[in-house]
Amino acid sequence: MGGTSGSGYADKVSRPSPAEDRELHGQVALLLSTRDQRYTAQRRQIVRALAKLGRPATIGELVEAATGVPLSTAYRNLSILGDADVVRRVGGADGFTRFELSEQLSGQHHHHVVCECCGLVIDAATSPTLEAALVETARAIAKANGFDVTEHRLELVGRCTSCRNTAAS
Amino acid sequence: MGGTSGSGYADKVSRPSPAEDRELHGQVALLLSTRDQRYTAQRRQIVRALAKLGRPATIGELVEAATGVPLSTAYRNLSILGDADVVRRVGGADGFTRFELSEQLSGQHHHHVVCECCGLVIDAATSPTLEAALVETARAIAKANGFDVTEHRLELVGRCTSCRNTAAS
DNA sequence: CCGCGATATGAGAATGACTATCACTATAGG
DNA sequence: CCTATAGTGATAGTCATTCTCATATCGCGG
Repeated sequence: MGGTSGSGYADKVSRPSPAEDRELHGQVALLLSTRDQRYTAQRRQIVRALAKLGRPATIGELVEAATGVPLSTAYRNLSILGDADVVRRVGGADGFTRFELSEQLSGQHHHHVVCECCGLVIDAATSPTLEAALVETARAIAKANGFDVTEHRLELVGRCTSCRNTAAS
Repeated sequence: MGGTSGSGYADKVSRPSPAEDRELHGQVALLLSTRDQRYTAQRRQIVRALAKLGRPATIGELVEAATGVPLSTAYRNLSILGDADVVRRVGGADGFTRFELSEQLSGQHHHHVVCECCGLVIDAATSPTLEAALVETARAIAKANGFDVTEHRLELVGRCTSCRNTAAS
């Protein structure tokens, strides 16, 4: 396991170590070169920001974390990085698109926990039991509806600690 | 078979019978009156359209199905119906918000199958096994991250029949 | 080291889904 | 029937996201 959190089950997905970080940029460069794209300073900044945040981030969070990358460049590069399977778009609970590193780069299949109050999204690992049930369901759905199901996304919706404390609402 | 599809497992959620349809409008009227809202002709049109389509629908689909309801009215009423727990917003795979009747009205807890190609979203029932695993996961997540998880949303992503046939892509 | 063609950048304009505004209309209920 | 209250709908505004294009930078052959 990557950052080896130890507890393993349904825990917050861990942050990359420095060594993994170096490895990460190599992989990104490879993925980009496959599509005749350069790994420029701005793109590196964005990837670094994504890795540092360790959770699906909004454009606002990204341009803040990636110093000196303007909005238009961030959007364009996020789109390119998405085409190269470096980045995945995550539909937020609020109306904000969020971005995270693809699972082949972050290294772990995971799902999301969403705060319905502030829109915060964090990663969460799954259990083998859940995954087995999901795969089984996907197969049944595909059979029943003629869909070719290739992927599943799970969102646990609730309220984060700070929102629960701040507003009673 | 009225609302009960028989096959039961991971099957397409069934359409309401005429009797259930009458019942539906009664429930909507009740939910609205609780919040001092009227069940007007336009709102009835929208609810009818949602029930008829039987899957998460975009604004475009709704104004087309609900004859004579202009865009602004549709948006406003969808928002009001949302506050009254009559409709639920569903974040589409493409950038389009979709709307469906709430589970207490459509009568069945279900998940969604999304076509990554054309954006079509259809309902799909779950299995007890999956639900048990989901609840278990939610509990673990809540414990690990301090989140108060109250709901889960599952999306199976793939390709619908017509998209698979039309474009090879 | 120089230059050239291709690619990336970034500031600002354009797009488009969604929301707010507001004069007008319809409804409830005394 | 009259008045208060709520709903309607055309239009204007908002704002995230995308497009445009002149400029800057990169890779690479000479």
